[in-house]
Amino acid sequence: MQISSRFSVAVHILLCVEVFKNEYKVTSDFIAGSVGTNPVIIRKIMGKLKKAGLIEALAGTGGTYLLKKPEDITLLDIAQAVDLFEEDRLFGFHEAPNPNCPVGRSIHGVLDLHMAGAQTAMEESLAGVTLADLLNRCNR
Amino acid sequence: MQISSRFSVAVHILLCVEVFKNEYKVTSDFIAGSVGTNPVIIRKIMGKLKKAGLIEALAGTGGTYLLKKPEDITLLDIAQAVDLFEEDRLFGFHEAPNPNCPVGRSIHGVLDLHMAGAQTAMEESLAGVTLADLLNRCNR
DNA sequence: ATATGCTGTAACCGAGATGGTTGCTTCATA
DNA sequence: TATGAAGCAACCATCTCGGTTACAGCATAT
Repeated sequence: MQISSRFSVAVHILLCVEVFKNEYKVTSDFIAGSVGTNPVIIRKIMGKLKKAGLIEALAGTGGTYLLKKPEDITLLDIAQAVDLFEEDRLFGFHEAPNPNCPVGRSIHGVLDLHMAGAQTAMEESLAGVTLADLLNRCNR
Repeated sequence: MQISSRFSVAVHILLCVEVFKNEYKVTSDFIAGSVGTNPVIIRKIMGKLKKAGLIEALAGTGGTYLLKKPEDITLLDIAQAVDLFEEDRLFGFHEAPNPNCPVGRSIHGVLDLHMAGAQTAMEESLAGVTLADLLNRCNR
């Protein structure tokens, strides 16, 4: 089990958009070259980033720019933008515990709390890092 | 993207083993009835729990018991036992960032640290809960 | 010694997600 | 009007997952 690489790609996209904004027209083709994948993959992920209000793409003319300042975009914002945690529940749960069994009856109530806690811990960690932090360490 | 229900099932199994140890012979069939799935699924997951040294199953005669005290088994132990985090890396990463691009060249070094931090935050949260904590709240 | 009941595997299966790819439409600018 | 790019939709192969059937191995009860 591994979290989709959509997340790392999304971060890569945002970094490219910001780093090269004055040098190149940052197209999906351009980014695909840096990420090492297909332009359509980039566009699909950019679509999600757009829906989340993080970037704007210029239809027709091409090119992309950030809608927020790098210091106002956290890794958590990015993770949520690309649906990293399905329906806000990182942990899956078996569907049909037996209500006639004491354990089956209570497992959900007992575990949910701790699963949510673990997820929150992770989210808070991601929320503590901004795109600006990454840009600083992105040597050119 | 969601973490496999193997984890919640594994917790369910361990709870059953402990809760019913004096009342029933806890077989994979018995547990499957409580979890609401197939006995083979239970046996597969029990196999992982066994490998991790958490439980012992009696071949031939049937029945299962814990090898550690419930207060010495954390949710993190269980998560690791069932391979919840593949190769210890929860976050996936795109394979082929372009080394000729400044961003592609540095993204791994820049992001890995924060991904590991997020995973650690989650693991620490899980490590703070033991099976005994759950047993207390498992009404009978 | 034999039958029984359970564990432990192996071999499948269908469903869903993932990353990838092609092809087409839409749109703004040169 | 031609060009280059975004934005879709439709596929595709591959993986993983939960599930299922089938069978071999083993310890106890009869």
